[in-house]
Amino acid sequence: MNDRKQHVINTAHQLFVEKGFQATSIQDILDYSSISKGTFYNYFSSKNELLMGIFKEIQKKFEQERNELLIGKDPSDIELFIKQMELQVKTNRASNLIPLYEEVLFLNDSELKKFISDFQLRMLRWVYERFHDIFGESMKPYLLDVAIMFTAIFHHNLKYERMANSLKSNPERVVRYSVNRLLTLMKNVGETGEQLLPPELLDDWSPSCHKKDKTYQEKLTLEIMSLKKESMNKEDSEKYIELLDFILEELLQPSNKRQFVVESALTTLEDHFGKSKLQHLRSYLN
Amino acid sequence: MNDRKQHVINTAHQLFVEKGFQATSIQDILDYSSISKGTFYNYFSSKNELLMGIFKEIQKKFEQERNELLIGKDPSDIELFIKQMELQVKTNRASNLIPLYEEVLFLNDSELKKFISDFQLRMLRWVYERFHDIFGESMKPYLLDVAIMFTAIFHHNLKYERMANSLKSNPERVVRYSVNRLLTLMKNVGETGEQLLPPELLDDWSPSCHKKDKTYQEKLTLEIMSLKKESMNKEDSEKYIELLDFILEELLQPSNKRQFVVESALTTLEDHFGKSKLQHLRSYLN
DNA sequence: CATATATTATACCCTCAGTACAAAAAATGC
DNA sequence: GCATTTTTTGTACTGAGGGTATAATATATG
Repeated sequence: MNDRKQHVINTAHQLFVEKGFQATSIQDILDYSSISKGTFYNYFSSKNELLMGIFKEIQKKFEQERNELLIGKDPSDIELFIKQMELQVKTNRASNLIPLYEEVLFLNDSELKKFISDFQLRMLRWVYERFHDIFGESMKPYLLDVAIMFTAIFHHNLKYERMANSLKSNPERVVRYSVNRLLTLMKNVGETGEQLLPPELLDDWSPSCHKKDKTYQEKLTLEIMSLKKESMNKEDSEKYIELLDFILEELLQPSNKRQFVVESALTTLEDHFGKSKLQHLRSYLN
Repeated sequence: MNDRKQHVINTAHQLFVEKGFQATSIQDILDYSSISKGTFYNYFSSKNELLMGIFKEIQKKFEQERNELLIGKDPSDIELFIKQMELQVKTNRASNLIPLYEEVLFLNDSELKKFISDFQLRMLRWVYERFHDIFGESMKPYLLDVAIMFTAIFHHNLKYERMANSLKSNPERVVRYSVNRLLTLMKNVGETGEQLLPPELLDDWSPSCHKKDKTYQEKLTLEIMSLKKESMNKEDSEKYIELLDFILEELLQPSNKRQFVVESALTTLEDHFGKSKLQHLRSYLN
């Protein structure tokens, strides 16, 4: 990535954190990073896309660091989980993500919303998997419930502890306290056998499972059909129709192993149709 | 209140719930309630004020109903608390408040934000008080912690259970499940003696405590002073200065018993200065 | 019937996201 | 060093949305 572009991303991130996403105008970003509007829209197709870029960057780095903590260690050791939670707090504090996440959920941009809620579900799934490592197969029926409750407790405790101690806030203490509650809850639901939600739900919710979603299928098929219509009677129409059919087929498959082939097909199509017309279709790839 | 005005409020509420606050334009409201822009701004000074009006209306009704459930009953009976939680779910579902609340928290309108976070704190305080009724004085050191965690668990469980069962959602089950977890947590913190946050914090946070806040005092005094300046050398200036002084004195007092007298004084002033100029001052009353 | 109040239509102002495009600047290839 | 391509810039524009101003009209009220 361009140095200049990276600089814009950094500036924008800082502004979003300080003032909030909506309160930061594009003009602000332009002023602070000393570029022109034309250049901005050359880099990013919209303000929303820029935000998504920022999110993706941080998430990637965070998930990598988080998973690196596990390398060569015993995943059932709860101290490791605690370390990972501490890393999460650190990342969130450093880049002040949480308020930004929450803000975006009400932004009337379905793509952005989907992106965020997918991320939250991925986080939940990750907690679930880690609980599986720690508490074992026997607790499986309760792992989703406890993952949901732990996440809730953890975030709320962080919020109020920060409210109480602002500058002297001690996140490590909150992590420890929340994990102790988690242990209590896990023991309790194991004993009473109460289940609120079966863990299989995670599969229905997971992003990769949009493929099972009817509306997803319908929308995707319609999108492809309209693009096919457009390329009819044009030069090389067969070529583009083949590409479109391939993408449709791949995306409807339960397991999408050929992500990169789809990606390249999409790029070819973008060269033909123009990026804007492929925007919708691209959003189906994640 | 005017029939017409009430109709606008109802229409707007419906639109906000369906489309979200930001996604609903004033033009939408005008179209759906068949009034002109002029009339709208005759009723409400802004779109935000309208939203606040809607919130106030629902909150008032809800808190009244919730407290009526206690009349003549034993407040330490946890079944009563469960009934109250069920009422809360019902109210929130019916008027779809929660998403609206969350949206507003990112709206760059400090008045509205304060209003919502005050409400959330009032809810937290209420849960705390009810826990005090139910679990007794001996558990006091842990009541705030558990109130925070219960609220978190409850909301998250509701959210995910609704996500899982959408139409067949069973909120009563969620209430019951969450209260069972609450009992576990309470027992556990009582035994281990772990405390995250001392309950005295509630006093620092409670809205009635803005009086102790320095910036609150300063702003209020400045506001009053500028209004006094404006009424100088005008007709009946003494009268208005007296009213302003009275309001200042009352609002700076730790316990404000004469809420209605202040209210009436404010109304008199509004007739004199015009509503818009007193908007700020009015926001100090809550 | 006259006066006060509420309502309407219309024409504004401002901010902000996003587009269009020609001119200028910078990078690239030979 | 020069020609071509790509990037960047400036400027002007569109359209949506919140909010204001006001003169004309309709509706109450005494």
